[in-house]
Amino acid sequence: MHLVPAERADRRAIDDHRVCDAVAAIGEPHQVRAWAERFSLLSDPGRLALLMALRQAGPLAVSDLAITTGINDPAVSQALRLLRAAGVVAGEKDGRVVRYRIIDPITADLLKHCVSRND
Amino acid sequence: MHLVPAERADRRAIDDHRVCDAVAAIGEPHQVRAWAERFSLLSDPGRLALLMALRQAGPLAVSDLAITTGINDPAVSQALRLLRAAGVVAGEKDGRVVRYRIIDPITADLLKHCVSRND
DNA sequence: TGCATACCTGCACAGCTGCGCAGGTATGCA
DNA sequence: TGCATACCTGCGCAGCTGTGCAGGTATGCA
Repeated sequence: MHLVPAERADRRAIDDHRVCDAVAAIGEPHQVRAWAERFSLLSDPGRLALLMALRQAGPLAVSDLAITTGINDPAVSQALRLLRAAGVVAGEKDGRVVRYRIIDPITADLLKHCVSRND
Repeated sequence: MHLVPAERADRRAIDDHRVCDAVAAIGEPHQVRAWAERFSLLSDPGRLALLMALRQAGPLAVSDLAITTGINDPAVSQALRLLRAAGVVAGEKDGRVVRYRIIDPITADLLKHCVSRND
């Protein structure tokens, strides 16, 4: 029961042992925040469509992603910037074309859930 | 190549066949939106902590969740209302206590990713 | 050199989201 | 009946987020 932080350890719980289990399950707050941020990247239909496309079709150029998803190119670019900053995708330059691909295995794993239930 | 919607089928793609694959991978827009919404529910640290607690410790009362996560009870209540509306959790009344649990198996699956990487 | 293409950036705005506060309802117990 | 507890609701605010527009840079080609 005393895994609960001191500031609220005095409050009487209804199911003591379950609270204890739950506190243990949550773990470090910064880890929770990290996971929330990861899910947040997948929570926009545009970004999600981009990632699903990248996961299935491999390296794709920005303009191809725009054609595929119907999003205009500045928006695609911005979304990719965000994903790149988060370490989810990486772009490789080939002449004036930049092809992006997914480099984060955890995100790729999460995307599997979508495709495996899409059929 | 002609899986691309008519309105933008005329634009010349860089990698034709990959665009085709990608369009197929994305599937119906409403399915993408549904998945995005699902991820969106997990994208808030508070809600995510609540769900992780529920997944590990089973049915928990609102006030216990408040103690566990450090969120005050109106916020917990509001988060649970959202999750209940989305069909992710359900509450069972026992006297003046309401114990919540996760009823959506897909969300439970997604939460497994967090705990399995937390050790 | 001139032009089209592929990509990126900055800015401003509308819309949503989480959160705290105050207060309301329902249940159990003395 | 009176009171404490458990939960819910409405309201208003601050902060974030996605989006479109306008324009800038870099590459390839004639």
